[in-house]
Amino acid sequence: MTTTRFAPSPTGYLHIGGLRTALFSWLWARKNQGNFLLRIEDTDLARNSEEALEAILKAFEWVGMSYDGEALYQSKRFDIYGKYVDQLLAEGKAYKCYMSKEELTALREGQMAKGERTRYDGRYRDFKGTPPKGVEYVVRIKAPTEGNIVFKDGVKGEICIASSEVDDFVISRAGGVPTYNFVVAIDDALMGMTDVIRGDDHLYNTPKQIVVYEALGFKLPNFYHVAMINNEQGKKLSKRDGATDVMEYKVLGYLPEALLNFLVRLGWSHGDQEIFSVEEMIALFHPKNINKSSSNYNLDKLLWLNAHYIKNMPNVKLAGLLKEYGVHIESHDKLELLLDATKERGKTLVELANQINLILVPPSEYDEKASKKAFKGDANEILADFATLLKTYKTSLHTPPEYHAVLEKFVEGKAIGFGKIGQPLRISLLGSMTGSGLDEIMAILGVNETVARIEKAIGHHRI
RNA sequence: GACCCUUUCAUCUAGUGGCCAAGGAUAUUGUGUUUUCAACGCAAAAACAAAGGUUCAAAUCCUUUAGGGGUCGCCA
Repeated sequence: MTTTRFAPSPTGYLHIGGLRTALFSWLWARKNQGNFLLRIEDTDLARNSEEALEAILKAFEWVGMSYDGEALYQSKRFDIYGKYVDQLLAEGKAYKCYMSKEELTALREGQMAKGERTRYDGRYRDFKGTPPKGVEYVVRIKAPTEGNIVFKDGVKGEICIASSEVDDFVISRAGGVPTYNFVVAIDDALMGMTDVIRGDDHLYNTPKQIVVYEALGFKLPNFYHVAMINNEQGKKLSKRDGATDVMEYKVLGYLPEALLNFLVRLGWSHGDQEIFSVEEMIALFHPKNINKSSSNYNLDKLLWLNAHYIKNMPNVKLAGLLKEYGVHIESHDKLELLLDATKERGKTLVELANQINLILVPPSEYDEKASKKAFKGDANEILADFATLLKTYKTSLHTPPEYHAVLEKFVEGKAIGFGKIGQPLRISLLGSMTGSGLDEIMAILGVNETVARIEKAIGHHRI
């Protein structure tokens, strides 16, 4: 059975890089009817925060990714890790190291000065003497001293790292709290992980974890290291260019289906296909199609996808979502018309909300430049005549085509061009020169409101 | 600095030695439709990082260089 996991440390919010690796893991598990587990990596007791964890869980909920079973907290499993430390100590596969922090710093500085990769020198590996006083020991694991550590990465291929690059790293801190690389290996093994999909910032942790797997006799999972997401310029992603809290995308008016579609195509592909529903992603995803190279964050594509999903969303559902953006149109009798007239004009729910408000809220001011252009000559008279004509219909006009017919008849009767009435009418109704179709706007507003806005605009432009 | 990974249009990508004088998508530009804006349709422009090799044949394999990323914690 395929088992994957997402293992965040609750030290900050979830950003899109984390969400993407979570998505890949989740898709792979769901595709294989396996398990997707959540594990909270909170062994650094000082840096954990409750809010960060809640934010992560909320983000998962928003995008609709569900994990199986209960979330597992590493901080509650210290006794388990402790037993393994004891076991390795007893078997001679790990040892106590009494090196002080000062000595360690000095060692590193020396190595750095020589241009080497810093590493512990193994001075307590075979120590048999009397431990120095006043130093609390840490436990280090014995890493191989010769040869290479080789493993197969499902994304990058075979990775070969010289054992000399992997030192006897700490598995248990002074005071007995175990360290990351140790507990990750144990938990992944104990949780039955078959496939570990994670960011390639973990690539160098993998040989260390393999040392643990082998010392403990655990079976290795398949590793997949996914390259990072960079910003548009190919540099490290920062808050300014997209590395914000995933929930911030909700505030900005993005749909979770658009965000997931965007992320799944960042580093993964299925031929030329661009649009993927979640069901399709699950059906088509395979880690063998994950890209080796890093990809750059590109807001334009996300906006395009978001617009796509807005356009194709049923109006009733859209109306429900819009409540969170201050637009309450669920009981509006022209709901369908209103959204049909606006949803192609908003790339985000925020923009869509603005488009809707542009129609629903009477203009409080008129675009000055456009007014000047549209209201010269006899625009006021034409508008007044049109309002008079509209009033004669009172309750018999409902649909856009009906309004269109009236408008057409009016233009013909007056023998004027469409622009003569169209421009001032649009400014009267919306206050601006851009927006939805006039027929639709009038049908949404109804005769009374349309006439009221026209008359108000005439009054305003009389000077 | 050392070690590891990586490099196809501005961006996401297809591509696994001949089907590639490199395909799709976004963005851009032009154009059509239109009562404006948008949406949509059509079209254009746009890339194999560089140099050497291997081969009858290289975007694809090898080497070097250059760019980008990652890692070098008693953080995760």
